[in-house]
Amino acid sequence: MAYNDKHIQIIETAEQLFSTKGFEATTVRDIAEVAGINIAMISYYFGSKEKLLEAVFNHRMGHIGMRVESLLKNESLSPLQKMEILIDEHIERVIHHSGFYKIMLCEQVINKNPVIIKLVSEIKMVNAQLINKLISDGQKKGDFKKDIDVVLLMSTLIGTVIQVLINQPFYRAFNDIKKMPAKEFEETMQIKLGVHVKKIFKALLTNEA
Amino acid sequence: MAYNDKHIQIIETAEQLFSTKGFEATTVRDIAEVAGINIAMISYYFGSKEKLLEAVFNHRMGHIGMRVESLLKNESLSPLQKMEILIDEHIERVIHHSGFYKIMLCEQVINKNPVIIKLVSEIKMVNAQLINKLISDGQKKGDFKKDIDVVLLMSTLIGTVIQVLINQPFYRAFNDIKKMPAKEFEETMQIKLGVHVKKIFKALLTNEA
DNA sequence: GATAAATTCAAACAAATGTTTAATTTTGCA
DNA sequence: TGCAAAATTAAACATTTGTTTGAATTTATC
Repeated sequence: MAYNDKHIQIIETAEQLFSTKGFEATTVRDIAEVAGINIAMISYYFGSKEKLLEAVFNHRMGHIGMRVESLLKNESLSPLQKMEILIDEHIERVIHHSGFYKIMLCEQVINKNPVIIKLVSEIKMVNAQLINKLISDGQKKGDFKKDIDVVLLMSTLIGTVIQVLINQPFYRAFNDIKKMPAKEFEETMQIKLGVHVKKIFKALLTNEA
Repeated sequence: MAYNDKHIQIIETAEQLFSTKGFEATTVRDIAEVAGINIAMISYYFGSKEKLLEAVFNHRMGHIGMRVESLLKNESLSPLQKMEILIDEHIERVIHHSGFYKIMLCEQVINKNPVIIKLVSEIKMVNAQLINKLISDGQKKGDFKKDIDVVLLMSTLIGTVIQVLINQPFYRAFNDIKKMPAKEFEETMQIKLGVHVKKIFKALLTNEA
């Protein structure tokens, strides 16, 4: 299904509210009010509140698949460099679409909506297989260790990044930088997080010290 | 507040339902039915559904604080060994109380209930400070590197573990072990996860290869 | 500019929600 | 045993929920 401007306006309003209040706690009246539309428009455009949630996923899912395929073919980059690009791109995406990633996290925990479960499972499986391919390449070249668990690796990447996102207020409190502007904090965090995860991946994947 | 057997029965029923359906999607009638009690008992015992959620947190919070203090004093263990014990204990706790950790994750995302926010923030801050102390000890002994970001470190531990928990069906699908009994899977996963995270921590903390 | 389709709206809908009530039963203690 | 406190119950409570309705308005097409 293709979404027009009106669809997208409602979808992105819903995304914002779902991510801050939770899906169940967000009412169609909330969405209608913030989006400046009539309540009936949600059923009219999407059929139901549940389907609107699915529309949020359909809308964002195109962006969140790791663009591994084109990377894999690139022969001027080493497997580790490719992995580092994947890490940076993932961090970039999560920071840029933090609301959506929060919704996705909660939906995975609840694990109720079959449409969403299917969407998320499929994209994870595709990503895992492509990353697996990348690891195989690295192993054949002798760059990477043997016996690497892709799912554990992905769990560390995804888990660390989303956890840092959630821990943002705590991070500021602990490091006594409560007043740092959001923009500055975000940029600093993006770099630090990138260095951190890449250090982990290098240690887990390569034979170097 | 001290909870009697009846309290705990309701609390643990609520915990199970909140973790599988989500807080908002769980009705007091659901809880009453599963717990085998009258709906009115929830208000009678806890005051409200919201307060029941807080009771779930009060009930479990005692268990989830990392027992760092006694460890810190132990002089027969190296800082790295202490850290590894913390990791194993955390994994053990999350697996044993997976329902609660799922609720906590979603509540942190929503970030609405002030009582819960305060509880979680405090325990995080205490844990972070104690781990910070442990890292300082390791640095003074020359075992650990300088410039270690405690919050990033904790985010990787907590994030990886909860993500593995959430990824359980995906892990089974990807590794083609859908039929492995839950118990066996859990034990295997606990060991693999422990090795994985400890490998990460060793790489991030120590100077060794 | 006429007409049909698409959109928007206020209102109404039934169902479900958390909570309270007031009566009844059970419990604990003298 | 008697009796007050605590616990339990079914029923009722007012709100809020997602969705639908049917009329009004706008848009698009000829």
